[in-house]
Amino acid sequence: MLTADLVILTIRDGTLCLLVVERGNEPFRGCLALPGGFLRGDESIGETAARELSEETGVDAEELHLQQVGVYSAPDRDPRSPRVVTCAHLAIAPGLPLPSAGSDARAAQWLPISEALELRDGLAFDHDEILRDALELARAGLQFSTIATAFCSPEFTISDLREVYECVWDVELDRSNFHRKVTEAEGFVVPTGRRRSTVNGRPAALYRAGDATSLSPPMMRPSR
Amino acid sequence: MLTADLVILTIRDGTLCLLVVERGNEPFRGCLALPGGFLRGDESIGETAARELSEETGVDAEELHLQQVGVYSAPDRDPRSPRVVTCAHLAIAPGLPLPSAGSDARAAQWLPISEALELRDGLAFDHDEILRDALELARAGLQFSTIATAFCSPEFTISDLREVYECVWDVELDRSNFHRKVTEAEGFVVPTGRRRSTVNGRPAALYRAGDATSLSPPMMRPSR
DNA sequence: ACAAAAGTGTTTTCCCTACACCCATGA
DNA sequence: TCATGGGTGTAGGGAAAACACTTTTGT
Repeated sequence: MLTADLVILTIRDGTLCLLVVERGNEPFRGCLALPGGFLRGDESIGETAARELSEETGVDAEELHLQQVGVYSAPDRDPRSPRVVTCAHLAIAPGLPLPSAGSDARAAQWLPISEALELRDGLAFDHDEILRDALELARAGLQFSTIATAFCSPEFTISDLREVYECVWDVELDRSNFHRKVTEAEGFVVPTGRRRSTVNGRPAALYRAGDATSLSPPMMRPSR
Repeated sequence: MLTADLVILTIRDGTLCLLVVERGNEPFRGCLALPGGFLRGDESIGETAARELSEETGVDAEELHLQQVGVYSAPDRDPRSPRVVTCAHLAIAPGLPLPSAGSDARAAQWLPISEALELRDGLAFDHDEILRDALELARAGLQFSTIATAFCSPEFTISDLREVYECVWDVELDRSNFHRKVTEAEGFVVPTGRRRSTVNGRPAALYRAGDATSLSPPMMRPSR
């Protein structure tokens, strides 16, 4: 029995949030859990994850970042059966609307990461461990890859991108130096020529994600 | 059906080598493949990998570095059945003796990486892809983690460690600067106080691996 | 004109590289 | 004492941090 579980992250109102669903069945009925589903006979595990992602968020997985976190296979991780193995995936999405507690009757909601990590009873199964591992992966990924753009809409400003780094790393970055690094890194962002007006201040230039997947030189996370 | 396949790397005579076995059964009979085996009911996939590793190399997996590479689950990856999913692992070992073509009658051998990547017919199944991914992981890992010490014996010299980086990255590094970086990085290596005499030259101080698992500042791989 | 946010320049600091040099040993 | 590899010192270049400054908008 192989399942794909999803750690779906997004940024809402300057806060890093996780998509959780409330379980309708035993075990862990009423408990919060990561969305997920079973591998079908004709698909790869990546396709399973992509399918679940689009079912949960309504977003086509083509555009989003989706990556394996790891396999979780402790024999007692699922009380029903010793052999439910899950392959956890990390999905990064731009700000999405509150998911409708949809057809499958599962209440889905965005939960700030800080709350998700401090739930009284934790998440169902070993999902706490999965979440911690996925978060670590996302944080490290920002340094060496261009996945940060996956948190942004197709068109974004440099400040949008900086907000991603600041939310995920929980740090503050220097505006000027960030701007320089990002615009000078080859293939990270490409200017679209358009601008976005804000309530006050000079309108910011809009960019879209570039071709590069790895970021060099890396954007090092401040040591403390 | 879940299996664990192993990319076991070691350094022999200054060359990065891979442990391969010759398949005794169809499919891919006579073809070279990565060692691996099936998940048992009472173990996690990590335990499966550790068990296979010690069966193949005779080394207890406690000491070695073992890490998941990813899940390979394309429906057609195994001609026998659409549902043989494998979780590939990367194992890093200090120089080991030539494995004896042992009890299970499979001829095992160390193959230089350069040859493994250029086999006329490739490795069995999707093991070429797995090897490339695992290699990439190892190369990247050297930059940000302390896994390089896993290639070395319990006690090693700084030159031993430098050889690891040079073999895996296929570059030459400056002796002095490498020495400084490694000895100054907190928790990477600890001096044992002992020394190793060589045929000529000053004896080198011996070190053992430190507590740290992540390496900061990172050891950046030269761009070219 | 002013506030606010975007974006640019400039200085300072720090790290990495390159390479010269000293150290300890065997022959 | 010479050859060989281990290990340390140091000057110079380049990148990043810190921060002052200019630009462009809405009100």
